[in-house]
Amino acid sequence: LAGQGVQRRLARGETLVRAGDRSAPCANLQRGLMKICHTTPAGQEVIVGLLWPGDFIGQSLDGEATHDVVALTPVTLCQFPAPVMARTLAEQPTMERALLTRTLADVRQLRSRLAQLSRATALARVAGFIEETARRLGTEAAADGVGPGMIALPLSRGEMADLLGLTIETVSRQMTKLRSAGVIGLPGGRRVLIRDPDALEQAAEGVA
Amino acid sequence: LAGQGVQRRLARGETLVRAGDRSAPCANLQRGLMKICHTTPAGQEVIVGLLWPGDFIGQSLDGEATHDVVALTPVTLCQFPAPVMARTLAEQPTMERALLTRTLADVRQLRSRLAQLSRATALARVAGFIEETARRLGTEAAADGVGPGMIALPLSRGEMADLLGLTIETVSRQMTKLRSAGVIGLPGGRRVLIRDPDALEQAAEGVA
DNA sequence: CGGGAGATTGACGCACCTCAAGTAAGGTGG
DNA sequence: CCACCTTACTTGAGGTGCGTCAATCTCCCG
Repeated sequence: LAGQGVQRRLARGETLVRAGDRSAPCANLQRGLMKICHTTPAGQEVIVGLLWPGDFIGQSLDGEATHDVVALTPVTLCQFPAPVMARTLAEQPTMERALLTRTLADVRQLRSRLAQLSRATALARVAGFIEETARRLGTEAAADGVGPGMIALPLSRGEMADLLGLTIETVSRQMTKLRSAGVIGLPGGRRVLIRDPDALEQAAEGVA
Repeated sequence: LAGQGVQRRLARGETLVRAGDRSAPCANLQRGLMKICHTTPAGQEVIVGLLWPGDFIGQSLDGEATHDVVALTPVTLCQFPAPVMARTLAEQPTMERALLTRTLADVRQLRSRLAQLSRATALARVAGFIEETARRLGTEAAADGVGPGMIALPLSRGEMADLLGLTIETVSRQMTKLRSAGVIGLPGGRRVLIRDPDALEQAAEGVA
């Protein structure tokens, strides 16, 4: 399948899929980070999911796309037109099974996020996001020229707010609160130093 | 596939799948309503999805179940052991494709719910739920011995609260508010009369 | 008719949003 | 290289929507 694809790069802010597109392309995200988002009639944006390297894009093989997919950082991906994708899937049962497995995992993850969003406090959401980001960045962290326990958040405060269902101000306040409590350090420039992973986990679990 | 399945009935409150189960069964829901839910360590329950007649149960072909599946009403379903399901899928590409399509639809729906939950007010959530329920019950409504525009909510106030991420009291207050505004009628016993569908839609959209 | 679960209503507090000002960081032109 | 401007972030004060606690009411179902 990789042979059928076209290598492509997107700059920060570029849109790969727009809500309402028919036969939107599919792609494998190789480097960078993207957001799946929905803009309300009122112009407010909600981020319903993030895409990390290795993730597959193209939840709309059938029908039209319901969400935008936008690059949050410079991105490289391997893109396939929807028809090619459909044909390949039909011919390669292994591929289809793999995609099904992945999609089922997505469903489970979305349900977890739903459970989180419906009850968690602002502090728990922010702490959970930092934790999750640290886990996903993992070994890459060092690549950003940051030390152990240090990560570079790929999202602005505003994007974090859209993702967590909060306002910019509240996100900022919770970050400050975690810093004051000695749980994290904020050396500036979107970097976060995780001083006390256990306390961070506690905060994410909702233990005030 | 239907031939391989076993017809089964569950009473209200019975559990089909428990979180942590390995090789949980798959099933087709034929009559009744079920909930997919998660109980937090603190004992609070969050409903992450509802299952209506025609829906497929078994988002955990691989790995272990992450959520409980419980009957909200008396239920009849056609159940298959996970191994049978796996074998059938492997042998019947059409079936696998159908399941993939369904699962992708689930993903889209979950994302919509996520967008809704992250920003909507209590009134919008309640109004949206009534609207959605009315749509899904659709023609069945008449079967419950209720007139035009009348539906019988399949959930208690507490279950609605768990689903919408609110408390019982808040759900109750929003229902009262909609009644006072002349949008709905509450003749008692979980029944809801939709007096002004347009106003209900407006409320669901967040128009105060 | 009585008991009990579910639903409604009220009073009150707190977490988060809104509005607004101030501060730090990054990029551009002189 | 520095002044300037823009954008992002922080911090503060005040209002509000929803949660919490508690009392009352309604509807079943025996």
